[in-house]
Amino acid sequence: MSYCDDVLPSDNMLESTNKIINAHTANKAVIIVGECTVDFNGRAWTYLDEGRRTVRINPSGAVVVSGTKSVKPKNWQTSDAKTEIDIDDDNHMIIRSKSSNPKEILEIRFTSVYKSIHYSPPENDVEVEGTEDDLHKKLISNPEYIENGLKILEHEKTINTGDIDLFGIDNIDNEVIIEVKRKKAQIENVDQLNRYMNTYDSDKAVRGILVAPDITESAEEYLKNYQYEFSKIDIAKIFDKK
Amino acid sequence: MSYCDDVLPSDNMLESTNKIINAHTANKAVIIVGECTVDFNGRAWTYLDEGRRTVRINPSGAVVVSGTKSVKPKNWQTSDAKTEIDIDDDNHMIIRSKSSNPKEILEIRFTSVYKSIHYSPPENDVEVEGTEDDLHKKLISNPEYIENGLKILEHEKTINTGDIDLFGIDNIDNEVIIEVKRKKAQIENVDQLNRYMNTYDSDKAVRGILVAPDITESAEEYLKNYQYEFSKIDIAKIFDKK
DNA sequence: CCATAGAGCTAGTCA
DNA sequence: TGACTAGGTCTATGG
Repeated sequence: MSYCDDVLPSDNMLESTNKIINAHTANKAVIIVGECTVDFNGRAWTYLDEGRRTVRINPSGAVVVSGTKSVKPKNWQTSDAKTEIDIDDDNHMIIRSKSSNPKEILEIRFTSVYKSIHYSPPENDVEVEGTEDDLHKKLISNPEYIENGLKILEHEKTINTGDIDLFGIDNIDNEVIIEVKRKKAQIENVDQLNRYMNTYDSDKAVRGILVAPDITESAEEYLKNYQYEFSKIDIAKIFDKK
Repeated sequence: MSYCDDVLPSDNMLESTNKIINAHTANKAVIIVGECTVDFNGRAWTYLDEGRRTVRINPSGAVVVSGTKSVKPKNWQTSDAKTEIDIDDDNHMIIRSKSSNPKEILEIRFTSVYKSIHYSPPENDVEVEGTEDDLHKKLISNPEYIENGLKILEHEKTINTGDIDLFGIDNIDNEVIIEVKRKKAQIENVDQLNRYMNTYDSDKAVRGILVAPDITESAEEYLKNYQYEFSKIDIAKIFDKK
């Protein structure tokens, strides 16, 4: 791993641009710090006036313009974008990243580049644990967390308005539609359950249950209004974290 | 703006750590490239094995661990986090970022630091244009884009299950609940309109209209099922972009 | 602080 | 490719 091709403050714009083009062509991740303007045209339209910013160009094609406050970038282009790097007549380095569907252009114009760092992609990353899908699996193995006597028959049962998280029958043979949330249930989760209840057609009696560690007050009221049920679960207990 | 305090490949871990602590204490944005492991405990649990990564520490407290593929970071901590930087007995630099509510810890352990870049926050950024709120304003000024004779009476009308985007009356004095989307309407947007229609109480006849540039097939079917209406708008025309 | 809703959401999955 | 949904969503706003 060599870092000798990184841009240094002493490099002029032509040298800097060439180093960055070489690194990008060689499928390296490129991080650039310098003075730039940023122009985005697509689903929205934004312009950032000249200022010092960090730009990351990933080998996958993703481009990220970071600010110094939030986690979310100021501007970006996702991995399906095609990125060209060039120098213009004003001696500015232009990074132009285009995507189709939707057709969008991100154009970054560097008036000066202070430094850059280039490196080859590594990464053997472990998966996230504790997702909603993990929770589904736990509940399928242990449906008594939801209700005694409950049997889960299907996971992600597809109906015409979406997929039902868990579908089963209770101990007196009612069908049960279950929507699972790993965090406090919001009113929109009641909407979702209601949609499945409205669309699913059955001869049997069907119960609707929202399963979550907690529920907002208005969501609970709305749920009761529809005569659906809430089943509280203890995430820490289910995942054996304490 | 001086960059002389950035970490260089020749620095040992103690020098590197001190430079980074100094920069962070001086409220600079810090970008670090090196070999590290990453451990997150909070709403989920993740662990990244040793690998070369970029870490950004923002003066606001936000910490971002970037991968080399996607726009979204591998791990992060939002701006309300408290970040401590330290060196441990194994000569590793530890970045420990804690947030409360929810209580979460991100711990990054650098076994080696290749380079870093530090800089003071600048940025005088222009706002995004073309948001849904901009669209609301356009539609309030020009309700004929939705329907001739329509009058908008309220913007973001609060009822007990949420906020109605636009509320008005049509030319035969029906009340109209309008949900606006700037992109293709999905089935969950019908849910949202339906929730408002179910909850809003009136003596008059109430119409529900979903306003968007397009609508998915299943969303349209579901909308018709409820006897709500769809009004197609031309975003490019409304925002005068062509 | 909690609740709601938007976002250029992004990213993944499945038909 | 479109549709749907989760996400450690994040972030802004209003009560």
